[in-house]
Amino acid sequence: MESVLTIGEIAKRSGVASSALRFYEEKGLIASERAGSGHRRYPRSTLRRIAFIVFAQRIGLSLDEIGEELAKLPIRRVPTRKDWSRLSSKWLKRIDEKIAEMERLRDGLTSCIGCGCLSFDNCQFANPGDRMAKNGPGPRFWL
Amino acid sequence: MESVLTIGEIAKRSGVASSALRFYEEKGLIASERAGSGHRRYPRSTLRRIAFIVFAQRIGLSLDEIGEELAKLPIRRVPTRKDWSRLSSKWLKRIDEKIAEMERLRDGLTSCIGCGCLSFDNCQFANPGDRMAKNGPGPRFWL
DNA sequence: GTTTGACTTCAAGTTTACTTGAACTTGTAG
DNA sequence: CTACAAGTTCAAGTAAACTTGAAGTCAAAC
Repeated sequence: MESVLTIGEIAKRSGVASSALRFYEEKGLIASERAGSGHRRYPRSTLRRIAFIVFAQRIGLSLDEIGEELAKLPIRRVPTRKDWSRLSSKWLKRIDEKIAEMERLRDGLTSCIGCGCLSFDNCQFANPGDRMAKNGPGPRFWL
Repeated sequence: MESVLTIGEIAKRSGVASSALRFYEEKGLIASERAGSGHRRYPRSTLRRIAFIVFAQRIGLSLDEIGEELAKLPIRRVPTRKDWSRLSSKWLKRIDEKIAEMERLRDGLTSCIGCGCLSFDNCQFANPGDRMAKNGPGPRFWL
């Protein structure tokens, strides 16, 4: 196992298809050197970059957002643990928001929909105080 | 306020654009009668149907899946609270799965990425026992 | 030395969930 | 009666995230 990897090796190890890797490269999310043949050669650190991309996608970031995040990593050297963990703090917040949203949805499902008040008109859960007036009407208030 | 609503009224009350409502109708998710003029007229119960659509989207169902779910509602009569709650049990499971996934991601972010082991090769968190061999390599194991 | 598999580029296609635009009709207020 | 808002259909456009196909090159095994 060499210290640089081909696109096929990266694909196999990361679980991300070669076509997707080329796409990410086109978008500037990852980078490669080229062998004399023109074939891509990736440094091992690319694997972690890809792990972060996959990870960030799962928590709901778009590739564009991920690109902005990755742009904060140092270019000149291989990122350290500290570089990575700086990025991840923002993501923790995002995860917690997602969890909170799902919990809100669960509450709505059991107490609001379950109780049959989903007609919006007179639902205490849907419209406590004046949430609806602030956010506009309709089911969007859960979000 | 009549017992049937125009598309504009439904749009305003549900927070879903008229164009989206026509799209949903085309997909068979909602239905309308027509006034003599050809304009759509929706029964009030459509509002709840739309609330369910919006809700289900948030927990990750595609419109196709939502269509399948809604197809389980009775056609001949306005669905009761019980009809709705039958549907929602499946969704509770989905929500719990989502929450569980997010918690897994959070753990990964703090213990695995935070500790710097995201290179997959020798991460105890990423690969306890033989999870990786079973699910294939790469960051996908979180999912 | 030839076959096979992995790689290259580039353009075009796919899916989901809508939105937008054009061209036209209906309903309502003054 | 005349605006003007709101409705109609149908085709085409949009955005994200890739995938697929064509046409060709490169590397490793036999």
